[in-house]
Amino acid sequence: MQYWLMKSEPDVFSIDDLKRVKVEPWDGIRNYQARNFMRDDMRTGDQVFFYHSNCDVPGIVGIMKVASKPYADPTAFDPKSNYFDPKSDPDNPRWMLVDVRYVKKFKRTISLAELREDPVLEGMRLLMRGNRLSVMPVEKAHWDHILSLV
DNA sequence: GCCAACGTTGGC
DNA sequence: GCCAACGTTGGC
Repeated sequence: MQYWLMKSEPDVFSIDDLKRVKVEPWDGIRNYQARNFMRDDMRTGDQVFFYHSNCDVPGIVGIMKVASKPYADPTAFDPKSNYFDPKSDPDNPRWMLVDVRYVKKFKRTISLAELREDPVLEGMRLLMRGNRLSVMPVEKAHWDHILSLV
């Protein structure tokens, strides 16, 4: 079992949206490091923190789990999509994704500010300077500690 | 809206 | 391969 964190702007796709649809392809990731985590390292059943970015109170809002093997991101092939990438070849897709399934929404948001103040979480990738990665691993010790804050 | 940090592109 | 220019992310 591995643990992850994935970011989404709630104006685009929030944990309430995921709760409604239950399962969602995590499309639109256009960063190689993030793609590599999804393509090479994620396993069905891995647990994932849902993080809201670019909003009033950025932070962790709930849990989902990986619900598929990696497959080609279909939005890369759709000229009408914001995520269209003409350089992604259907025979050798550049962008891969996994489906995620809703598990739970926390009763409260564990805010970025709160995470930053917590000495136990020192060194957590999310909190490193200038971090912009939207898909990243979470250490089990950090995962367990964050759950204890909810 | 601002801007620091970072990733990508493309000329050379 | 270097690096300047540019585009994006995302907190504040």
